Amino acid sequence: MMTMARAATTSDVFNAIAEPQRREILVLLRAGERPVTELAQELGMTQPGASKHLRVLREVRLVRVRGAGKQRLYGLDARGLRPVHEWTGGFERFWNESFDRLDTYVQDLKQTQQEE
Amino acid sequence: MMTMARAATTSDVFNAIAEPQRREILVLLRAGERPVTELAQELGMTQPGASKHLRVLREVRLVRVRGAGKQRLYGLDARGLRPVHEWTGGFERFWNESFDRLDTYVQDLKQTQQEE
DNA sequence: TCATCATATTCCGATATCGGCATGCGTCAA
DNA sequence: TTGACGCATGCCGATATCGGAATATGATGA
Repeated sequence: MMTMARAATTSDVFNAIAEPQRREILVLLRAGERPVTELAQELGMTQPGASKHLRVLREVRLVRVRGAGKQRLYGLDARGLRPVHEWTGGFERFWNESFDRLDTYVQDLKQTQQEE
Repeated sequence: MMTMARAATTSDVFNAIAEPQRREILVLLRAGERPVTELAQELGMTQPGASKHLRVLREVRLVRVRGAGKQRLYGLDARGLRPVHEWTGGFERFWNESFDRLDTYVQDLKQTQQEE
């Protein structure tokens, strides 16, 4: 029993921001709190769709909710993004590296780099 | 067959690093190139398991491969992590905020908006 | 209380994902 | 060529995910 096909990926921040629409929500919330319907409207998704993504973001505490009358105002709580920033920062010295010993391969890399 | 239950999440970097074991692989590769079996061994996963994760990382170009005789040496190509670092960095101003006072929150927002 | 607006939840079908296992493919050495 | 090694791929079952539609819950005001 319990064959477990997947690790505990869910409900962690990396997973939450893996979804493009959820990232869009977070970006929008930088400009300030917003009710669900407004978010849905601005991002071109349905209300249930927005609610579901907000639920995920709430569960990993990237957003907080505040009841305001009939509405529920969602606001950013970006503290959870810090670990991600720091984790990727741990690779900072590698992403400009020259890979000198892999001679031919390096040239390709540098060319690709210029295209970006 | 065009029902599309999911956006094009796959094969982007955010998705690739959403998986804990893939992050572990990347961390290990900071220490240098490694063949598949060695990676699998050090991370306590099966060889096919390692190969599959490496495939995902290869597809988003976070790793590169180099044939070395019978072996295939996987190496880090961390450039793809830079966008993630920068995206999260866009929230840097928000993750030290005190959510106790809405006043300060709004002030910071105005400040941020002027800079962008 | 009742109607209404705002939001959350549930159910559904399609697909994606992950791990395990078996097998295929490529490379090297004898 | 053959066999052994290193690795990739294919298949499978279990589960997770996403979007859409319908519905349930909650708050407000008449």
